Amino acid sequence: MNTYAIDFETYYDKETSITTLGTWHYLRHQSADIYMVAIKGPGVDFVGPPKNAPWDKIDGQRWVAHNYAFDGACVERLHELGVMTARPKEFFCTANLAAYMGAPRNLAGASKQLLGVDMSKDPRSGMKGKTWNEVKDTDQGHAFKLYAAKDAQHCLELYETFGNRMSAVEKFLSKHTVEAGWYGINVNSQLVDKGLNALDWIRIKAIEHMPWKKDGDYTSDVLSISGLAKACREAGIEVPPSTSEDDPGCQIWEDTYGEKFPWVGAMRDWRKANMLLQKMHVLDKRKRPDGSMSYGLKYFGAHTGRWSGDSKFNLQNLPRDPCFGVDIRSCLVPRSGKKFIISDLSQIEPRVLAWLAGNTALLEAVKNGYGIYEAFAISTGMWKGEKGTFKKSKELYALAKAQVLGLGYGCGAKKFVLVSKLMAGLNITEARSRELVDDYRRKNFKVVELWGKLERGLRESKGEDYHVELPSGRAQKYWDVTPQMGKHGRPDWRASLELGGPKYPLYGGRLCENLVQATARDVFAECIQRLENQGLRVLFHVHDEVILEVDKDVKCKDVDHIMSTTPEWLPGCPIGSESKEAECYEK
DNA sequence: TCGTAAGGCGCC
DNA sequence: AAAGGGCGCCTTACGA
Repeated sequence: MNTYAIDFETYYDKETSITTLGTWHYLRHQSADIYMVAIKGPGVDFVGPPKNAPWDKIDGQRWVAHNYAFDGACVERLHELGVMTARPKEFFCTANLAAYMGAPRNLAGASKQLLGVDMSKDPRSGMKGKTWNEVKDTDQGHAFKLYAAKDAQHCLELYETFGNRMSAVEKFLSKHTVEAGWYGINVNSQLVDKGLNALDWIRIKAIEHMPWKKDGDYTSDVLSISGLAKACREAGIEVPPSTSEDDPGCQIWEDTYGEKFPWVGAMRDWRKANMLLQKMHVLDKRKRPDGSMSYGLKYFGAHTGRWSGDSKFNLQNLPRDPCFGVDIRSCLVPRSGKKFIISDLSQIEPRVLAWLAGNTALLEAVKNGYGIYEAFAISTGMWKGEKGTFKKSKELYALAKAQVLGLGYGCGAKKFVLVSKLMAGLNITEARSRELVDDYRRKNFKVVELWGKLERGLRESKGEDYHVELPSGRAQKYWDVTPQMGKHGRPDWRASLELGGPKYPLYGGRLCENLVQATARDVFAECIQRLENQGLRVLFHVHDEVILEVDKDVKCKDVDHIMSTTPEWLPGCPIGSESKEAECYEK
């Protein structure tokens, strides 16, 4: 099989853009035009209009593109338009490959970091708002053709040089991520319409409480700090230090003045309603004729390998709870005749941490059916009792929960006061916090040793890259480790998380957190593959949660069985899941 | 008129 | 010595 790089060039302007419309609607927009394709590979070196391309020469071969999500969508569109009928045997995404390698996802950055070639400043930006007919016989047109050919060349080189670095499961996931996005999610339009109206009203009511707002203008200066400050001065009251819910200073301001001057609360209401409104708007605008909406998800969007959101509608941070009576998750529904099964891995990160640290006592307790906080309490000797009864010891339970969730990655006493409050509702003094932190570190010395081991590894990599091998065989990468003089004359250890990217201070706790997140991601990644291999459609996924769109006869226990499989590279680590059926996406 | 930084906030 | 981390996107502010 031969490999051919293909790169489409399309018309775009401010209105006609992927960010505004989403890829599907963009390619079907009135002014859309796929006017050029560059193809490079054995015996083919073509740049020109898609209708003239030598498709017959590359039919049934391997195609690679730098952004399968886009170029693959162009292929689909050209099929619809009857411009081409050729199809690849397989389609490989070099943007996903670049991300997997730890390089920038964009082609210029990837080529620079991985191939060492500097690309000239993006001639594509010069094409904004220009049709191909306008420029095709000009210098700009000729230059643009060369540029497109170069893009295809670099794409091909990326594949040829690094394509074999991805394991089978990673190749599968790269493809699956893109294609699941195209398949998309069915949308309940009636709920969306209702939500849009409700939220619009909330925004209007909120603005009525903002004296700095002029009548009739509902969109600008709503969150203006200077507007708020001016109003406060005119009312002869203090200006709040911030408008954040989490800022104690702001809370005091609200307690003092909030009732008489409900301004900060109104800003917060507006912000929350607006956030939801914008998302609902995307749901509305991106709906396809069949009632579904495609979505974007970035394979390897985070340096730990986790997926990240994309293109205005981020599936990974939809509010869990209804806000102003509007529940955005419930707008995502199964296609007719199907149902959702939502399944998530149970406490995957604490379990993985225990495995990595070699805390077999905790893992054994979990295997024997104890809950993770219970197991932690037993393994550290803070509690002993009947299975499943630990929750009754409310204070101890909250304590164990806070320690498990908050102290595995080096959190100190000061921070733990806040973290324990947030995670377990604890209310402790700093002195008590100090005790708890010390207690955790003493009893979980293996975790502390892991921090130390990772930090030593980092320091020993001075002047080089630091690759932490993951149990799966993949590696967590830190580029170009450099000590930098910090305060008090002690060095701050820094490295890039992305090849050629900015450097961040690193330390044992943080390296440990990355290692755990990356390992948990690998466990989850194999779940996705197993589910699909069993014919269960993974509609989308959120870090440790899959949303399956399946036939009505599929049972939760079958899903749990597939999810709860310990990878062969993580022997002895209990993997569990919780699944439920649903008629819409829900927490 | 643009791009970017910062504050704020949503999720795991 | 001590340090939770990983994202994306809304708005406003600000500078080129």
